[in-house]
Amino acid sequence: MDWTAEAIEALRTLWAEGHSTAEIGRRMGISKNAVVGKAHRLNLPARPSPIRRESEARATVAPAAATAAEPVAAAEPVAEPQPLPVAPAAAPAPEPEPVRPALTTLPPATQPIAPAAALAAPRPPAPARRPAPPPAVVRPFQRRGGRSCCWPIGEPGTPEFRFCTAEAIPAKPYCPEHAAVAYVKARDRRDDAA
DNA sequence: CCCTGATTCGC
DNA sequence: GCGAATCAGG
Repeated sequence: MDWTAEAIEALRTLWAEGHSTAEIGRRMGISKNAVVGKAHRLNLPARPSPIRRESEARATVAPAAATAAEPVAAAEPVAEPQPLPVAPAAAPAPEPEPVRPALTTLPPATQPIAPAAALAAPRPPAPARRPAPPPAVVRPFQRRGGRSCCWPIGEPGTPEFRFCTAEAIPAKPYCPEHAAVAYVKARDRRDDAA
């Protein structure tokens, strides 16, 4: 992975949106290790990890017991998924800001934003048999302003195939993260080009 | 088993 | 700096 400014920006954006490391990796065509490794090096804010290593286990338990208070009671502002898929990021945000609070958070991990999720959708409230299968439309012409990212995802012809639904950068056919992949700086390309 | 994220450490 | 391997939890 060559971490161009665009790639880093894409990583920051996706990270700030709360996507899982694996999801970010999938979107950027890299491994989740690469994502988490880079995120770590960039000092991006750690997100709730399922695991606790020794050091932090002690750090968490000891002081909590010492204070005897209930810090946990009032503190759980974990980012709530918000329904409205607004622009993931303003196009060329020059600010070095690590996190943009104004960003609309998307539903994490379980169902990112892939429309394909609808195909494999769980159907909890299905008491009886379902005669009509869910719409197989992968990406209806939902061009809000006509600027959905047209980055292809998956193998064409397979059920998983779909297009990215993020909003494209103005004047470009791709969203920020895919633009990062699609447009490689000439400078960066020169030594590995064709 | 699948998933998650964090850290380690050879490169 | 990079990221696979590994760890650790759900």
